[in-house]
Amino acid sequence: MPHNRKRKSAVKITLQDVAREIGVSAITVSRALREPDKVSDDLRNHILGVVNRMGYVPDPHARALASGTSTFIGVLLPSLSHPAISAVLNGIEARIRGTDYRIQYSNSHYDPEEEVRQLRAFAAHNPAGVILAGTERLENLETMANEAGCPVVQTIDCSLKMNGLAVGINHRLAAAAATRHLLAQGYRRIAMLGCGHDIRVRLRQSGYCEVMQQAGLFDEGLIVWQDAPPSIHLGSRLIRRLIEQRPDVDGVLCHSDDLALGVIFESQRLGIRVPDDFGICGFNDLDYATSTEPSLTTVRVPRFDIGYKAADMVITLGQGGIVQQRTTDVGFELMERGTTRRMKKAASA
Amino acid sequence: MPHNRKRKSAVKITLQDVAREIGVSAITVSRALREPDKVSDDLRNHILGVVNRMGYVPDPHARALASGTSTFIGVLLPSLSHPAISAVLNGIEARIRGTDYRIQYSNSHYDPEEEVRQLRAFAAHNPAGVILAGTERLENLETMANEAGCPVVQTIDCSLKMNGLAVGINHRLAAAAATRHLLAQGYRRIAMLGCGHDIRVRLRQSGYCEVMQQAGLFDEGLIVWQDAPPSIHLGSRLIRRLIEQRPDVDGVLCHSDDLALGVIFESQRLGIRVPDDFGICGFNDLDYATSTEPSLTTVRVPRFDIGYKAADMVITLGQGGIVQQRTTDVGFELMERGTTRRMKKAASA
DNA sequence: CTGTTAGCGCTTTCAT
DNA sequence: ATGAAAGCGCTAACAG
Repeated sequence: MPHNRKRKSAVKITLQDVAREIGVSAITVSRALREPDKVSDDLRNHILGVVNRMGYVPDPHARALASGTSTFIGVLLPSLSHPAISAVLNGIEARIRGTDYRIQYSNSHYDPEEEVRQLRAFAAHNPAGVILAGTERLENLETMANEAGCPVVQTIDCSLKMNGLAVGINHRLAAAAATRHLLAQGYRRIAMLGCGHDIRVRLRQSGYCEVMQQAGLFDEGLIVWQDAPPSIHLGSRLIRRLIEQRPDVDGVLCHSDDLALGVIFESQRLGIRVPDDFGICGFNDLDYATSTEPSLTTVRVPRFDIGYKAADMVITLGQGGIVQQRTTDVGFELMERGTTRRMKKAASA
Repeated sequence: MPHNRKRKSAVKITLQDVAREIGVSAITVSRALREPDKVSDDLRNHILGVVNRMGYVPDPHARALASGTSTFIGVLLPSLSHPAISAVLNGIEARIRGTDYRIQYSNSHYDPEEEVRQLRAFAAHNPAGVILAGTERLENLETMANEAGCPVVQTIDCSLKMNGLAVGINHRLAAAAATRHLLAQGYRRIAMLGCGHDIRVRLRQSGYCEVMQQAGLFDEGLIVWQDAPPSIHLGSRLIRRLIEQRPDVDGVLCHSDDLALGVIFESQRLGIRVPDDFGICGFNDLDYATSTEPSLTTVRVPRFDIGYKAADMVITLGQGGIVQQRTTDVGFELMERGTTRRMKKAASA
């Protein structure tokens, strides 16, 4: 006699119920669902029909407990407030749609301690895999990743020699390309605006420094960094400060489009002509980059693809597949737009 | 003799292991962890120490299976690409920090079918609760919510008479307040820009219509709507189209700040003076609203609080607590800024 | 306050 | 190709 257990309102239909209804054993139904080949065609079709009719849904917890694996994918982000980061989640989500995988989401708020704690929490859930979209302390994570007992994919930078799986771009090269573009457009006193602790900032800065040094134009004073999340407001503040200290600055590479947009607004307020007297390059190619006035030159990073491919790795490995490339470079693209489209370039230095 | 099962690399420590180590029964350790009062102080402290030392982490799946409840909170969002929505997630996440609850995240992409499917998937996981941040078809959801066997909190609108839990604002009143503000600033031919299927659009539109009708200024042609996600670009496009059709339009209430920002940029391009000749009001009070040029008048919606309180309801109910207010109005605030700060107001109609 | 027993729903292993 | 038995790790229910 079925009786409501716990606080479940709807009566729960179990594998047993379905099996009894059909007159087979539970394991056969289970197999029909998971290993179709191992059940004869007729029986399988019959079973699938009854499963549907009865509205049976497997209990993921029982499954996880019995099999030692689950269909959870842990996703650890450093923030959600940033569109560039949520785009990765969108990609993950796109890959997962239509499968039984589910996203278990967690936010480290750029806190290394929290990152490790969350990764540990994930591990306790026997996840199918974990995707990391940002991290402060790679060393610890590598150790933990090895102990996690499941694939761990980092999506920070594809050049990072982590002993694991990675999908991303090479941020150093991307920043270098952006800096070269600014130089090619005739800007000389090019600043770099950065923020946050993310490894990416460091990598991009090194790309910028490299190119500026090669050009003989490096000036440490042109590097502005603040420990804060990226925001439009921060961009305005940082550029104002910089212009006070280095009035001759004539271009800027920003760590993110948000900062760049802040710079655009501040330029409007200060009456600085963009791109004629001042060049601006962002990073990420967010939605609004084509809509700003002038439109924003920036580095397109295929965030969505990154998420998609990271999830794909997890799923492939989970199904016993083999991932040929443990490290995938999805590439970046420099989007040359209005904020650096200067007609009369300065005479070459 | 412990042997590695499945693909777990680290040997899993179980309740049994801890119990054996101490010389008590498993249930006592379990109780020390969950119901501290039921275990003597000395024993409990000892147990907790050993638990820590051995690095024992309870298996959530086993827990869920045995108890019929879990510490998962299902969060169903219609999108992630929108900052206003991710802010709700941030709030949820803030409430959850430090607890054992985990977020199981899902995205409906504004698709009603998908919403129902996802809600069903959640239900199979015995979640502690489900939080809905947007929905297209309330009717279905209500039924499902009742069958979910766990608290379901909607965060769409606090005035909605759903037979359940709700946290939010009254969107009709908010839009009405914004429209009244535009009128008070002397704008007369005020348009409404909307997009998407979200119930909120309809509610806000009705607030706008109400006020415009009362003022005797209603004109259906001033309502522009498009079935698309909100974006800056869309704002630009819609306002351009509207100005072609109704050149005398002198103000606009936008369904979101994104649209409003697009209007700002388009005004710059068209040489329209804001706020002198044209007033703009957004919705949500996103980060950048204070940074735009001019700064953006908008309706602040405490998204973070909404998420926080929704999660709080779930947790309270999950712990056997009682939620006195099944419906919570967190209130809105009209942020009067530059885009409607007109010095010389038109003579009153 | 502590222990015993049973079982959550499913999958594994080993038979047939 | 199908089934029986056992058990995943934990908690509920009932003792004592």
